[in-house]
Amino acid sequence: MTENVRVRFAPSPTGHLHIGGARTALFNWLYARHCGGTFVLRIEDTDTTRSTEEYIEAIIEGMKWLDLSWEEGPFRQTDRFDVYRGYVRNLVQQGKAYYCYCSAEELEARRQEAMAQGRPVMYDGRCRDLAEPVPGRTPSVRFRMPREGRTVVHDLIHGVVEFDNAQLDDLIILRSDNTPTYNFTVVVDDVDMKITHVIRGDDHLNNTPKQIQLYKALGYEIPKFAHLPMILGADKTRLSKRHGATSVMAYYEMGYLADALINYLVRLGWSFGDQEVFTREELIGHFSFENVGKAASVFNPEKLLWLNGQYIMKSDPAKLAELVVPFLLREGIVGEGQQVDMSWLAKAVVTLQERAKTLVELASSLRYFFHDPAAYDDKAKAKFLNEKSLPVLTELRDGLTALDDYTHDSIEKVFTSVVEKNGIKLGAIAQPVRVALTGGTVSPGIFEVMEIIGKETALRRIEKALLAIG
RNA sequence: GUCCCUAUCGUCUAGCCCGGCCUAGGACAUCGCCCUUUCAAGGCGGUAACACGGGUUCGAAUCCCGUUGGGGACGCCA
Repeated sequence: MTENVRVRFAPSPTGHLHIGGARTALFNWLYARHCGGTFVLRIEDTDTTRSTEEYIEAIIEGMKWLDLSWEEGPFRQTDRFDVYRGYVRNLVQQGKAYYCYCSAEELEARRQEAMAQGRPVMYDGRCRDLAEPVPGRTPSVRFRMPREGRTVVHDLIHGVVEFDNAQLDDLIILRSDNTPTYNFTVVVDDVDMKITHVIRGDDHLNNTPKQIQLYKALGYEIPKFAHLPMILGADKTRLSKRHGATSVMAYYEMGYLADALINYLVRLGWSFGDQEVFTREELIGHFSFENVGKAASVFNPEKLLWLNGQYIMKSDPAKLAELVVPFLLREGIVGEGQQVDMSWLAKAVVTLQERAKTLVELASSLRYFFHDPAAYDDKAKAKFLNEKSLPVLTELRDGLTALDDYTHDSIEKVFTSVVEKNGIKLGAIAQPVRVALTGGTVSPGIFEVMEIIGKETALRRIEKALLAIG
C-alpha cells in the first residue's frame, strides 16, 4: 500500500454528472481504494454565474447511484473565498502577482485580433510592470509567470511532458469582482487538502504547467499527476448531448445497473489482459495507472448494453426483483401502493434474466406475469390461435384442469401426451399456449411461465383464447 | 494560427517499455452453422487491424526521425 494517498474528484456544478465526469470520479475512487487512501469530493463552484444548487444535488445523486463513496466533503469553494484571497494578497505582496487594469472587452478584442493575424493568443503583459494604478478601473490580479525556461510535467500516464514557459500565460487568479479563478483555487485546495495525486481528464494537461508554477510560487510540494484520456462520441468528437445520453442518471432511467456502467467505463482506457467483466473487488485489486491507455476512446453503447445483460444474468434474482419495482410502477404494471410478493417476483425474474438487457426490458417482459393479455398480437393470433390449434388447445385445457399436482414437470407431461396423441410437434401446441398466456410469441419456457402464474390464471387465459378463436 | 497529447480489426483493447514466441490474441457489433417449444442464453466457425514514409537491425506492431490523421488547450469557464 502506498503512503497516505489522497485523491479528489472536483466537478463544477454547471451540469449533471456526465459520462466523462463519472469516469474521472471512478478512476479516483479506484485508486483511493486500491491504495487504502482517502477520496475527497470537492465542488468547484467558483463560477457563481453558472453553478447551481440543483446540479450539486444531481452530481451527488449520480455518485451515490454509482456507489462511489467519499471520505471527505463535499467541500465547496464558495465557502473558501477568503482563503483564496489571502493567498492572492500574499502573492501580490511578494511581487509574484500583479494588478491588471485591462477590461474583459479589451482583452477579448485583442484576442480576436491576434487570432486573425495568426499571432499567439496570449496576454501581452502590458500591466506586468505598471507603476501606478489606472484610475477608474477595478483591476483583476494576474500571476507573474516566468518567461524563460521550461516546465516539466511528470505524468503517471503520459510520462514526461515539457512546456516552454514563454508560452504560459500570465493567468488571472482573481477576477475584478474579487472572486478567484479555477487555476488558482485548484492549486490552493489541492495543497490545503493535501492531495497527493491529481487524477483528471487530459483536457487539463495544458493547465498543468501553469499550476506547477503556482505551486512553486506558493512554495508547496507538487503532487503527482495522472491525465486520463478523453471519452469521445461515435464521430470522434468530444462526448456531448448530440451523442445521446450523457448524464449518468439517464442510464439509470434506461434501466442500466450501476455496476455494469462502472465496468464499462473502467474498460474505456483501462485493461487487464483479456478480462472484460470484473467485480468491484477485482477492479480495486487490479487497478493501476500502468494499464491505463493514452489515446482517447469512443463510447460504444452496444457494448454497454451487452455488459448490462451480463450483469442482469449474473445478478441475484431477489436483488433484481427489488431493482425492477420502480420500473414496474413506471410502466403501470404495478399500481402505487400495491403489495408485491417479492419471492414470487424473484421467480418470475429468474425466467427473464438471460433475456432482458435492461431493467426497462425486464419490467415490460414481466407484464404478463401480472396481467392477462389485453390483446393478442395480430400476427401471432392469426398464426397460432385458429381452427387448427383449437382441438389441441382444448385437449390441453382438459388435461391441465385434471392436474392435481401443478408443477413445471407435470405440466410438461400433459403437453407431451397431447403431442404424442396427435402426432404433432411440441411447437404446434407450445406456441398457441404462449400466445394465449402472454399475448405474443416471445417468452421464457412456457412450462416455467405456467407454473409461476399458477393453474387458475393459466386456465383462465387459455379459456379466453379458446373463446377468441370462436 | 500557436502549443500539448495521441495513432493495432467498425468499436473497446492485448502485445510495445525488455525487438524474433505475432501466421497479431480477446471482447462488442456483424455474418454463417449447431442447440431449440418461441425469444434469448450457450457452443462452433467466418469477415475484419499494426496510418504512411524513411531509417536502425540478421530481424520491427514493437526502437528512432518525419508526414498524415484524430483529439485537446489557447477565457475575468472549469
